[in-house]
Amino acid sequence: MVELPKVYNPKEVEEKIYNLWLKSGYFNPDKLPRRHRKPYTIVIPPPNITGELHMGHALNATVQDILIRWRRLQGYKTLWLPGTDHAGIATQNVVEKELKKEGVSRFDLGREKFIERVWQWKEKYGNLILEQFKKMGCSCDWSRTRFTLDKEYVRAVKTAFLDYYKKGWIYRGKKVINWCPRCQTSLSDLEIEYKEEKGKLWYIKYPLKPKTYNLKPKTYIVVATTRPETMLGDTAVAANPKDKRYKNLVGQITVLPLVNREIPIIADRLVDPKFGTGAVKVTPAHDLQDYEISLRHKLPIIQVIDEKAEMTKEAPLPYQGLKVLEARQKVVEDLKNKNLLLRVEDYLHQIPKCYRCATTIELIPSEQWFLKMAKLAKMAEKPVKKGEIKFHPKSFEKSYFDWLKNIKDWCISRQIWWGHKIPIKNEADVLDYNPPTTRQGDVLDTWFSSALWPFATLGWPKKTKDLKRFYPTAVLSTDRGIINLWVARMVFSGMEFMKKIPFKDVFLHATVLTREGKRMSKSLGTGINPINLIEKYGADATRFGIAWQIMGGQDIRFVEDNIVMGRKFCNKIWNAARFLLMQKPPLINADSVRRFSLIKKNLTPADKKILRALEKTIKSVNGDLENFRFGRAAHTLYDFFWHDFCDVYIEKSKTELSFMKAKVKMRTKFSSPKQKDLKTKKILLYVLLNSLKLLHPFIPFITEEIYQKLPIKNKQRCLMITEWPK
RNA sequence: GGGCUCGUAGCUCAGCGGUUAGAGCGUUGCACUCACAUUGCAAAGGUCACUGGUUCAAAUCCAGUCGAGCCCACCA
Repeated sequence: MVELPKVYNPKEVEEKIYNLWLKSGYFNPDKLPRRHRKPYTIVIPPPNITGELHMGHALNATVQDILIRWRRLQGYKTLWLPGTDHAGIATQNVVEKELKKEGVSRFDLGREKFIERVWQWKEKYGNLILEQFKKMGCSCDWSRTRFTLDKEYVRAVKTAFLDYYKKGWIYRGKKVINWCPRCQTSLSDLEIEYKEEKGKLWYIKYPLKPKTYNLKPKTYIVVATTRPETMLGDTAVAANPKDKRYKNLVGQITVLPLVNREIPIIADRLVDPKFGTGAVKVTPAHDLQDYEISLRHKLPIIQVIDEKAEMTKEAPLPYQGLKVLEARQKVVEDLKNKNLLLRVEDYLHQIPKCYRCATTIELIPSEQWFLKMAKLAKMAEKPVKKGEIKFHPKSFEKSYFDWLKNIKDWCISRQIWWGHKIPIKNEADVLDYNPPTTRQGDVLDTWFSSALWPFATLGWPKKTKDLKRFYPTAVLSTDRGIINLWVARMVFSGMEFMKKIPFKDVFLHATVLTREGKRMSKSLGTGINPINLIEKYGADATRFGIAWQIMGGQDIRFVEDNIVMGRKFCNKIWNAARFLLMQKPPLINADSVRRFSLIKKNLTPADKKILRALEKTIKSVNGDLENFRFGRAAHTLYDFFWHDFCDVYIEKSKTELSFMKAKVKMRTKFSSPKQKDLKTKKILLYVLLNSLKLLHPFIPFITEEIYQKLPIKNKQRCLMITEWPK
């Protein structure tokens, strides 16, 4: 008979059990027993290969593994497809940082050598990430692991691009776009984060050009701006057509100070009369609204800021080559000297920053590739509106719709080196696709490729068996921060290329914050590596502690206390099993254990009570899991197991079991104490076994380890594929 | 500027119209004999942010105030 150690030691169990699972092959849906028919798929949100996983990933991995293990037990043909994302700009940046320590830039290295370095990085961190998932107990099908830049994926991206292109939805054009001067690339609107900064609002006098020789020398129109340096590129001054103050001035000409360019005063509805003086300077090259105005009024576009955020040759000589902030200072000084600066106010405004390196974004005109969004936005909207795709919590659907409603065309080209090369050189010819190491020219926005994830990972554009069986996927579990960046784009990509939704449910999990409510980040030193927790408490304890805290809020302030609870709970389970095994229960047929029920005769009130409590727990846990209430399910299981089972039933059973018979009063309705003893042991085993099943999705290692030791005839190879209690 | 979420025990969070408001962790006291001291038993600890309203009844619904966070937005 098996004897368990007094204290559960995860270190002795986890690796062994994980190997047992791997050897069984059951992570792979093709190798599941015949009972598992109906497919249930989750594709993992592929982590960026920028570094190791953090608590947010740990939470999401826990959520997905709970769902997958639960469905597998229910008899689904479960596929959890793992993988990683090349994460264009983000990964390029971390490798550049690494190079910087060696005193080299990516330009010193050259494109080819640099890409080689990134692949080395990918080898290291890509594998590290997958190892972390394994340590957490994730039951992914590793034979189907994908990377957003692997060979087949390259083909998928190319196919998608050409599909759009042939439809005329992809076009090349020069527009004012977001430009990161540090990353040296364009960015989409979603890749910008606004940060509040204290600035100034400068009121500048623009002298009017006299209409006739009746000079009125001191006549000016005053404009307000937060960016005086851009005035060097002004090609008009504008006021709202309804603004009476400027009625007489519209149509006149001003002479742009410092430049001496004659520019018109125009009327445009985009101008807000309430802001500043009601008259604005129009800089079409460096402001989106001004760009729009310029198109309407056919104004020239003069680019005075270049890709390095320095003043161009279009600016007057004294400013050329100055950095934006230097130019700003000089412009202000020069205006002051010419007595053209009316006044200065403090002004709090939102500065656009690069979401990957926090450098201030410049708006500059640039030749880029765009994807038309009008039809795609509608395609993304429809299935959510119709309820075919459900968001949990539902409130997030609003921000999804809002974004789709006033969407602009998506700038999909990036001027970085790490990514999918744009498969067309110009609008005229379609080029063959080169392998990533020898590419030239622009690459695609990394989100263009991740948008294809739910079907590209299953073999698309080939019509594979996997694609037929496992698409659409069941649930997408992800962070609310990428609803538009990723989720929306997967939806329209799925509709466009598969004609089917990519997933039915979108579970937006909470964001994991530090105890103080700060964002977990490596650079701030606030990050927690889940591996450290696993080392300290075990994977099950870590998972249970995390699940315990998933209560539906937007944020979770992570506290280790819950992991401590998880460890204690695991120990409790361990010892309950230990107790049972110490009673030397007879070998019991698995079927008879499975079918134990209230119908059975000779049950004591305590027996009935625990069996009823178990039934209630099963129902409640099922309901919770159906509705993504992981924390509640964890609490229910905890209460049932610790209190109903251990505190009450096991304690009571001690007076029933024969080893205690000296203290027990015989009850006449049993023919013998031995029979009573057997019945109690059966119930203990029955409740324990079902508890193990219910707990398995949350704490797979310990439950599997105990299952392996239980005295059951006709035992399955793994608890993982036994039947979920109904 | 628009939208969303949240302010409940020392800490992290449940409860979301109806008996003395709960859990985990922490704290205090007692108890190691036969599953477990990663345990058991007992206890302390809360004007449920504030103000007003609806109701027989409000932590729970409504309005407003204050505080925290997130998302969206071309106001120079």
